[in-house]
Amino acid sequence: MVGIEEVAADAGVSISTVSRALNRGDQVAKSTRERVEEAAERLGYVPSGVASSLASGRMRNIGVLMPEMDRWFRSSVLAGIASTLGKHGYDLTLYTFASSAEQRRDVFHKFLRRQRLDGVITISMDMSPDETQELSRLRLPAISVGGSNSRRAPLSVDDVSLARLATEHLIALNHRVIGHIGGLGDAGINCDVPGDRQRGFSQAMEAAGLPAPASLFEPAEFTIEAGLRAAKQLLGRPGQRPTAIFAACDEIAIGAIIAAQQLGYRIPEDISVIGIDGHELSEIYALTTIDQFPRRQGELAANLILEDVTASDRSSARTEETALPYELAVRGSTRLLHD
Amino acid sequence: MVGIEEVAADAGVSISTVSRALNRGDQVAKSTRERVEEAAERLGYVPSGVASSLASGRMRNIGVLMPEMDRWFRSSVLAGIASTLGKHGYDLTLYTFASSAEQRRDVFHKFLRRQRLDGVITISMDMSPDETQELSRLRLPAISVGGSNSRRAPLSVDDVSLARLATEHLIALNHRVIGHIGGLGDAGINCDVPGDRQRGFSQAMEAAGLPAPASLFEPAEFTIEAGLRAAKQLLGRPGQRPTAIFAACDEIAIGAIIAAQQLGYRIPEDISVIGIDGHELSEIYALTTIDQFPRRQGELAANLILEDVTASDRSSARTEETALPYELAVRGSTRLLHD
DNA sequence: CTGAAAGCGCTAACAT
DNA sequence: ATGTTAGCGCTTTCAG
Repeated sequence: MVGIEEVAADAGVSISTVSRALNRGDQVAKSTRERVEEAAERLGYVPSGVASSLASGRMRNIGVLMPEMDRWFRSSVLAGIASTLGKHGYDLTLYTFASSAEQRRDVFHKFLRRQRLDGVITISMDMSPDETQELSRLRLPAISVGGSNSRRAPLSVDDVSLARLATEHLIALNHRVIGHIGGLGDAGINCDVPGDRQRGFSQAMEAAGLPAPASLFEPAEFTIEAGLRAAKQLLGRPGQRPTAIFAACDEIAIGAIIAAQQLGYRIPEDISVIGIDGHELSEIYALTTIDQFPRRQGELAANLILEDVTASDRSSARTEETALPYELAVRGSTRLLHD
Repeated sequence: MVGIEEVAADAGVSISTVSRALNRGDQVAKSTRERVEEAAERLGYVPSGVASSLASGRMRNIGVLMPEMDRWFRSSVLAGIASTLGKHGYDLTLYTFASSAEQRRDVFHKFLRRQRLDGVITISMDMSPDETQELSRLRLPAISVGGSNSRRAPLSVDDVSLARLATEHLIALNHRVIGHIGGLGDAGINCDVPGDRQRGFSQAMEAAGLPAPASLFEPAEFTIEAGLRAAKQLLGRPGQRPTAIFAACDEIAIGAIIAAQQLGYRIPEDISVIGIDGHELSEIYALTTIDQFPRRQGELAANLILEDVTASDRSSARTEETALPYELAVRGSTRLLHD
């Protein structure tokens, strides 16, 4: 591997000039800089990451913390982050917790303390007070995506509003008996997004003067499979059958559509279904949903963390929430109910 | 941040003893080691990653290269890698190419040259000669998952055999008119897995003396959406209708099932469908498939690269292919054809 | 505008 | 078994 000395020798300057020319470009005569750049290019010189990090204190590396990538939302956010960081010359170090408490502890108490990171992005993570404190002690810029409970510059849509909007869409289509599937999340992850969405549902129903009895709610985690099972429960149960279902996320909604079809219901003739997220499969199922552009959320998060990292004045750490765009995408799974 | 000197002072030893006690443990009196460990633990000391990397040449960091995470197979492999590396105290640096040739070039010519990695795992990537050469020059252990063309210790199932097995399953069920959907892949990724699977299909058909006319093949990329469209073509086309479909992957198979249902066909009464991969959705669709345990492939790849990295004798770099397990999972989407 | 020199925080010979 | 010392390859004052 060619080092800075060879470049210096080739360009006929000292190593400090090479460093300056390549890193800042200022305070270097244009002609010198060009000579250095040419030499570096020709020799294929790339500064050693660890050496320059040790000397400068900058790591050019952002850590991403998330609980498994098994949900489409999370891997979409990750993709957005990866692409943006790469564009800016930053590495992305990925930490996931395969539901192992020990691994999770290690990440916070070992990996993050190795001082390899300039900043941290967390995706749909509920952090314990202990973890939050750990993160603070590191004095690293941090920002969280997907969820709304963190005290460190959360970046998230207002899940309550989102759920209210979805429910109101159904109400506006004349539906009066509306079921909800969702509400379940693992401890330590997802920032009570399920709870927020359930609350949004309740609020909208109440505001419209509609009842939301327990019989019209079925708990489910955020997967297609759980949605499938829950919808069968909801639709198979004796008693009042809903004319519409608000699913807490698109995975659940898709599961519900499959379940309904298996039971012989037609969508949307017999039952309307709406979800939240903008899942890649939603188009195939003609699912009406609220798109929240997760990939763009990742890009935004990456850009914000880079801003924080490069901000000379460190006190300016963002602390307010950033409102994120979302958009009702009306497709074929919801329709007007004629009474 | 507490450094090695503070630990040394606290334990009443020199910094080199601290380093030894924590890193290797050998050549240190047991009592001393315990005192050092206790001090380190109490002070919350974690060695600076960059400093120890610079001094030792070990990065404790593996790079993972892959073309976007938009396929289930790839993110499953990644999850397996992440979990295994974490368990062994290694960081995982993620590089993706969002179909941008420039970004891809940067990864090979800038990021990888920063000497931050101990090894590289590539997931379903076709590397150009230029890229392969770049990788060789780095003299890093490398291993590739998903695909079979790399010359560096590929780790993959034999896709031709896999496809033959799938096709033979259909033939064994009396099917004679079998369609194939697949064969399409982006340039630079996927190592011609689509091609291999198509060849496996042709081989099996030929071996059984069955015709495989062009009208029974429909090209598609590896997504549900593409499978949906392709299946509609295949089934809507005038001429002989297949009684069974071999889809090159589960996403395509699921798309085909949805398409068939939309056209009014029943699965498996009217049409049998088989896929490959073991996708998480395959159970929901009762899809018969060949599971290739991608998560375990990731775990295996990680373990192998760690072996290579820690192998004292560097010449022992693995070069032979490792055969991977796969398993026919018969579910409800295929059935015997009664003539 | 450029060069010399002092680290960055640790590991690894080399001594003892 | 432990301490001393010389780097690892850069960045960044500090002088010129």
